[in-house]
Amino acid sequence: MEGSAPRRTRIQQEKRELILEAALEVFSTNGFRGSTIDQIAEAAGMSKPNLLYYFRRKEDIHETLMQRLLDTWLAPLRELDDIGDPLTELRSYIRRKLEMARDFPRESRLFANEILQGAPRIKPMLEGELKSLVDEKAAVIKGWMRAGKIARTDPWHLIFSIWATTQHYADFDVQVRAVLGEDRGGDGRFEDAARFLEQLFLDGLKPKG
Amino acid sequence: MEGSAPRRTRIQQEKRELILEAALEVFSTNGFRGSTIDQIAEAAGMSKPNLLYYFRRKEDIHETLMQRLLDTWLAPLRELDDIGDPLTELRSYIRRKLEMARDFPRESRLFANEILQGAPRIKPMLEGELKSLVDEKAAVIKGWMRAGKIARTDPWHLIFSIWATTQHYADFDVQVRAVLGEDRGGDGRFEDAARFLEQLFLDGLKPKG
DNA sequence: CAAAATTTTGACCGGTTGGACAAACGTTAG
DNA sequence: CTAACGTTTGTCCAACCGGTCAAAATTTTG
Repeated sequence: MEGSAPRRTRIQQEKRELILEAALEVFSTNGFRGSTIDQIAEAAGMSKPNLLYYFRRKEDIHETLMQRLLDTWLAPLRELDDIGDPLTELRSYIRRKLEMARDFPRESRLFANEILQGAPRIKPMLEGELKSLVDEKAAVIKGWMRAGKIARTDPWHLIFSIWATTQHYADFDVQVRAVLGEDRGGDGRFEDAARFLEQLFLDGLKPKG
Repeated sequence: MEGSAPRRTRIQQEKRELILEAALEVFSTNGFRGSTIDQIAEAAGMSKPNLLYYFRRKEDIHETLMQRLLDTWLAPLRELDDIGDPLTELRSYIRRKLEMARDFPRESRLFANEILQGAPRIKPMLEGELKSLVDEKAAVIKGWMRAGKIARTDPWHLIFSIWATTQHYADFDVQVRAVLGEDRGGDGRFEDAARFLEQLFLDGLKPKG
């Protein structure tokens, strides 16, 4: 026996992965209700009944996807640690989050879609697991403030602002590219963003001197 | 003659307003494809065929809503002006944007939904009107930097970061409230956010001295 | 009031969607 | 070979959805 997970053959493992990959693509661009099983099946290269053999219901796919997502999505925050220089620690958190926006934009959009629509499927997780994690890290940050290592401010809103600014480059990618135009909207935009965010979070906008 | 707008009776004016208000509610929480005409009709207190008498197609409602939205949505940025102190000017831009997130969260979410899904209906506007406006304001900001009034950084990404941090409180409201909990997630959260953002954008996180 | 114009409704339609199901197909072990 | 098991597919269905239409109800106008 290996826990309560249903026993699965090799083919089931592979096909389920295939479906989840396809579903991530479809759900993240069309939202849950905006996506059809047919779309996902086609993207996964199989027929609809075949897909339904691996996931009985559309919701099951979404739920599985969401559960996996949350682990990787919160990993950077989990890594935020009390060892090392606070400013460096925060800087690398911001960098990691920005890299995730660059490398996993579909995951970011899937998450954004869910939250935008009121988080009907993950609200308990937000109020439980997520809140605990953030509270814990907020305490760490507060310690840094008390020690005079970083400026005193609201740790929760600080975390929000890091989430907002970094995920913006995944969720609002179309707008970012449109506004930057062809010349500046290329691959370099993430490096520009990284430079800007580093400066913003460290020094703000007041002129030096 | 009053332009090319179709002539409308008093009832048409009122009912169209009613429908748009209902549609804003429905579209902003379910997205375009996730919303049905029946839902909007019910929210507006009328039958589906009756609604379709005022707007021939579902898309027409969304289009009308989007056109109105964009004007008010970009108003704060349009007001960003070269007169007055740059830091004050930016501070009040941030404040205005945050107030909009507080007072018009549905509009923010409607917009976010559209962008998230690739902005299929407003991409031309983003590449045209929006880009022009942002470029124009970026030039203003660049002037401030050259004059030594604010720190040198990337004006475009600065604008993005203001959008991201303020709209976050509308688009991710469920998450913000869940993480802050019952005690801190009340009405005061916008004032906390305003204080935090002011400090972030002006001074960053480096400790004083 | 009565005619004309506008508004509202019930019934209906074709297409789509999530999902069920049994039959067919393939694979593997004895 | 063949029985057992896992996989795939074609067909079908009921619910839903966007939209039409003609007729009824209401309001406006002369």
